Amino acid sequence: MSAPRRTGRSGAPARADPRVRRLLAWFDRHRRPLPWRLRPTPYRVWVAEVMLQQTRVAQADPFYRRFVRRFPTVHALARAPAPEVLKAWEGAGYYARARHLHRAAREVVARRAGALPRTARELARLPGVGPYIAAAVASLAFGEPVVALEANGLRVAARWTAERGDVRRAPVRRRLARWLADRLPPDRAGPFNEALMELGETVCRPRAPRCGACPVAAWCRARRTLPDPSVLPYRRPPRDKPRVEASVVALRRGGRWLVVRRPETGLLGGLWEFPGGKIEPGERPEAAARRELREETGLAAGPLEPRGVVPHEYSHFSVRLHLFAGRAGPGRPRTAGRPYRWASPAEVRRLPLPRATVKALDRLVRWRSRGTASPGSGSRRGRTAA
DNA sequence: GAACCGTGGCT
DNA sequence: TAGCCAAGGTT
Repeated sequence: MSAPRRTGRSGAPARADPRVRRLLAWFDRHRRPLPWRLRPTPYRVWVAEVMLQQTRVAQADPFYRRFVRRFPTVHALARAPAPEVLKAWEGAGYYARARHLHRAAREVVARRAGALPRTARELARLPGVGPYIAAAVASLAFGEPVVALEANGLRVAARWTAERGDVRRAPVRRRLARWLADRLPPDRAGPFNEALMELGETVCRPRAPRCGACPVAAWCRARRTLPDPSVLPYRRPPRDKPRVEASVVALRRGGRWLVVRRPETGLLGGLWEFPGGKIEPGERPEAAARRELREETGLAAGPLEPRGVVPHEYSHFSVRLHLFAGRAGPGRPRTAGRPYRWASPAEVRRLPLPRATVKALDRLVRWRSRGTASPGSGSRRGRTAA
């Protein structure tokens, strides 16, 4: 997001601005008791901001609670083994956040005795801490007078000023950040930033904004000049998501499944999954399953039984996983340096897993316990697709 | 600047 | 159903 912007450009006493007073008064009344607001420590604010990255409050909430219960302090987090941190992050997505947060916690403990930097400039040097999170932690936890601008504040400011530019473009963001910085009360930077987020999420929503409940509606340029303020902020339409067909194999040997760990970086970095991969053009799903199994593990399988199709959405593509079950042929897996395990169902679930693998696992277990697939998505589709 | 990087609720 | 959207950062 935009760089933190310090207040005081205009030199005017921003606190006297009636619009800002109304905004802060509104926030005082409507501030929700979110978990990271109850006992705010710099560490907890930091974890919350990382958790909330590209994630709605309602969705991050349970993950946040679990994470800080498991790792209550920066010291606890720094001590933890990386796989445990990743497991605690499972399901939250964007797994590089967990890796960066862990690394940053270790830096803070090793080099600063566990004390977080107090300024946005210094905070931004930590892994996974960019302009927004740096400004948010600096203002919320330490009171530094900087604007922390994210999607909510961007939307509020774009409507307030009737900004026509694409808010994803840097010059537009800089313009809005500057406009806000000129109104930021130096002694209430944290509440000011949080008020913008709260207003953006609960009132100045992307669709169906509740302008009647807005404390600054009287000054809103979009409300005054547009038939429908919700057309702002303007965004260029996103690109199409590629659709991918893939095959995965739940390979059994002696009551255990073969799982392999993904590389540390990149998509789903460090998570465990069944062997598999993309289906080539014109290739049958079962043939792809055998090929991927051979390429990734060097193993062959007996008959592969279709276990249905698991659809899943990633940030930049969609995938349909054609799931197969089979028994491993002889020999030891050769996974080209990727760690692998023969794991019981219970052991698999203790590993950090992508959501799609959890879905696949659920389907396999249902199949084994009931001998049938779930309605409408069982083996027939897998077979007809083949 | 632009591509990459998850997940799930809502419409 | 299919698209929109989110307390962004890294490369």
